Amino acid sequence: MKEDSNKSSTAYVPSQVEEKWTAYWHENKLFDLDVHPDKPRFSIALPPPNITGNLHMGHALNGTIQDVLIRLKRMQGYSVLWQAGTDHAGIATQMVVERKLKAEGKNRHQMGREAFIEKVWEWRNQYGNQIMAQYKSLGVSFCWDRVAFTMDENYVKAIYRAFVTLFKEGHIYRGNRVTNWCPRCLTSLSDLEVEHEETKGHLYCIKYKSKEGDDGLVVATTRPETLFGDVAVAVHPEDDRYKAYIGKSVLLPLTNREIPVIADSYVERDFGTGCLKITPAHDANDFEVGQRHNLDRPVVIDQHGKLNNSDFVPAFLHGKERFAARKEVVQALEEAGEMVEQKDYLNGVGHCERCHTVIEPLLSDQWYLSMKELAQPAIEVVEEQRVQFIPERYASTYLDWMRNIRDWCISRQLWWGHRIPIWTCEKCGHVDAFESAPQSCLKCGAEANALKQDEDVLDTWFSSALWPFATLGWPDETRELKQFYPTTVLSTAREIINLWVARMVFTSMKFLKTIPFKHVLVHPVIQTPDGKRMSKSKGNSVDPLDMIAKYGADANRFWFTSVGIKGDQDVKFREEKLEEYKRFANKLWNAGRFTLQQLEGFEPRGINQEKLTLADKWILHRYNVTLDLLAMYFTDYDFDSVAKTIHEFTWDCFCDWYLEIAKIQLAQESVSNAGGQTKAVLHTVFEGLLRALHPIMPFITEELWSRVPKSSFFPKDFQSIMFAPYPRPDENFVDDDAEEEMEFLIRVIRSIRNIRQTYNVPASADAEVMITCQDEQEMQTLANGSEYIERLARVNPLDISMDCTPPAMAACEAVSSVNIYVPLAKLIDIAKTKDKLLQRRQALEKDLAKVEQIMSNADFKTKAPPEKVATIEAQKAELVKQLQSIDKQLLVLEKSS
RNA sequence: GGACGGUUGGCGCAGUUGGUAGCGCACCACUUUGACAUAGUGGGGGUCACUGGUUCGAGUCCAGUACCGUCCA
Repeated sequence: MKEDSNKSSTAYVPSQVEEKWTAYWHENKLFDLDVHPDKPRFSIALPPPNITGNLHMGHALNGTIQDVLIRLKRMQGYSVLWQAGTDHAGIATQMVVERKLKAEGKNRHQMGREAFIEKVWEWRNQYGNQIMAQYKSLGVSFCWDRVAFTMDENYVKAIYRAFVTLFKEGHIYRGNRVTNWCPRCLTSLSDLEVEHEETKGHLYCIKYKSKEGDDGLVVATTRPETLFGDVAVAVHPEDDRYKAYIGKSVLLPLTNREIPVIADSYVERDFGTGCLKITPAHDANDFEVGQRHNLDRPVVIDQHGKLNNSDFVPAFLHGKERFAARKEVVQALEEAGEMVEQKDYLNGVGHCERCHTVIEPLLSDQWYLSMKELAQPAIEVVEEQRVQFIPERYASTYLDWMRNIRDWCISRQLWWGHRIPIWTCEKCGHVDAFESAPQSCLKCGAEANALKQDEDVLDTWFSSALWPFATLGWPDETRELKQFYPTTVLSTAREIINLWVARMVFTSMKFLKTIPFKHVLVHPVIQTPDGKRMSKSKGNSVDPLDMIAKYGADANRFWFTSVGIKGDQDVKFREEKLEEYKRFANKLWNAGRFTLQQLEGFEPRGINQEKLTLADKWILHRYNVTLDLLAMYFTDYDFDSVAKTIHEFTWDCFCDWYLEIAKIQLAQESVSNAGGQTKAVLHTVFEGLLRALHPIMPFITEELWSRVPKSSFFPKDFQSIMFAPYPRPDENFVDDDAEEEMEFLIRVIRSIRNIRQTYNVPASADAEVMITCQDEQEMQTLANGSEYIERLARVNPLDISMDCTPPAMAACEAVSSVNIYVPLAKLIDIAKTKDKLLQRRQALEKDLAKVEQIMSNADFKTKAPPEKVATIEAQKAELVKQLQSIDKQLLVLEKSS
């Protein structure tokens, strides 16, 4: 019982600390934008999540990476802006609200456009900021006073300015083409909003009879229900099988409509039968073939995916849904004896990204943005590395797409979004774009009521494309735009490179004449533990909020940091990792409890370098080396190395060695009062470590730091560690000798511990140890470190001498010039000792064999660089020395047995 | 179909310019010593997917093969 309460008092409880500091940061508005024109600037625009969304692993990973950078730069004295916000998600939001209305027995058509949009706003105001609230639990330091939305008044202004400019300059045009149509959402979609999925289907071979009465042609198709929209059969111009048919006609089955056989090199001779039915209104490629040959384009499937054209479709299929119609057509063809063959076939079928309905390519009127000219500058800035992708390889993803860019369908048949600002004059037919509702027709002067606005809205990505500058107030020349644009970094997921990153680059080049950001960080995708994509519909996703509740925000953030952006492009989710970093937080917490206890009443002062012990020098050296490495890794965005380095320093150097030694030194100092520096070193290193760790683990570092005695360096009313300077390495404390000596002592201590455990010396018993040493320098180090050895390896008495006569009946280990003997007279088990020595000998021989193999190679000494030869030779000498020492010990055992 | 990424101890991964293969978890043993048992200490465990090449020397460089995964068409 008592034990339990003790346990809970020493363990770190993240939730308490996180609640406390979240409230403190937000109540004191510490995250609000603070512009310092005299400081260097650093800015990031957060990829705006969709208002219908919830925080997922990708958001959390990406949010952490950005927050680490923002907090780092803030501490490094930059003027920072982190622009957050959400996008209005046209299709997704409209779907959510329509579903809700349906449950209430209503639909948007009954209520009309205005009332519906009002409903959507209601929904948005109630639920639309959920994800921003979820972000808070991760501790991200957005400029919370500036959270934006793509439907904000200012933002809308930017969109209309952009649209009208593009329209007036002729980049936007109306096209009657085949687009991706979702019969469920009743809207067009851009190519990027269509997901291709391998789907099981059939390849049907259908006979199209010849008008002349000979055999006719057999066409292969996966979609027989579209045959009523066929206007030709195409063959390859050089296909000898069909050359004779070119220019003749065939009859469409079931309707007997006559269509020509044409030649087009688009046809792949090897595919199917080499005869392709051409349906220009229901296939994007067929549409192009049709254009080349000047063919009609009858629409036979309507918006809802039903066969509907009475001029072309036989009566028995009128009003039939696509897939039902397919079955009936197949059956009718079989009955008519015109189905030559059907075989199983796997093909990539487009599905709506939002509702997963099979896309119907459909001829319709849409607004397009002409891309070729706009893409050019966006290609150049990446080629010239003015915009850099990290990892670099993603530049080619971007460039491949940009170089083969197709015009962008920007209209959507929705109500929720930015209504296309184009008005058509009903009197004179003039079409024009306006930033706000026009009063009269610019051409004929007709009044406002004669002008009719386009019914459609803009693609949500059209608004997101303006995100980094529209959020800063463009088209107005705001203070924020001047100070923070172009932004410094954009961090995002790779599937969004073309969808969003590319579009931001070209809009920025177009409207701001500059790049939107310098570095594009592309983070990995977090997958399920078995390497599958997490998806809400599959129910295999992990909720980061659950993980934060379970392991703490800091542990999650540390994991995300260790994931970084440089490693794999996919990372498998492992809950064990979160456990590991939760333990790390606990370790830090307890190291903090100990350190803070020691520093009670301590008044921070500078370190007197004259009075440092070896361990002091060593930890200060390690600390400064660590800071140096961190600076380098941060510059390279090498987050995983940052995490690894700081973890290793904290646990392996500071906790495992320095704190244990500090206990010894503190005890000595309390007696001798001889001006020891242990507290000053503890303070310097621990306080600095907290600052170094703060960008990754803001909560626990804030809590501990708030309790650390502060030097006069920090103003008394200092509000938060987040404004404290990021620690910088100090060359004065770099000490390679201390490093080497300490490493040597650590090896000696480990050797003694090894012997103790191998021969079952009880942990509570002191061990008698004799060390013989043949090197003056090492002798000195041993003498200086004898107290560390005694305490950390529980040695008493310790005898160090230059005498090299091994004692009898002792276990032995060798380190460099040193032999370590633990006399085992009382408890020696000679057989066991021999076994151990032989085992050790075997390992050494294995190593030696490797080294000798290298050296025995005749060419090694002549061709390898001399310094390499020297290294290998030194290694060999060391191994030989250790082997000899073991052999000597074996001999002693032989004699005594 | 095109492009990219991965393959290293049971699991997850690191391995900078080629020079005796590392880390965490898991495993085994010992330890509740005044920061921490969410811990400490010690230990066992790998012919680096395969084939060939370059080199005195390849986990590392080159070419190819297989499997897994992602993006684009």
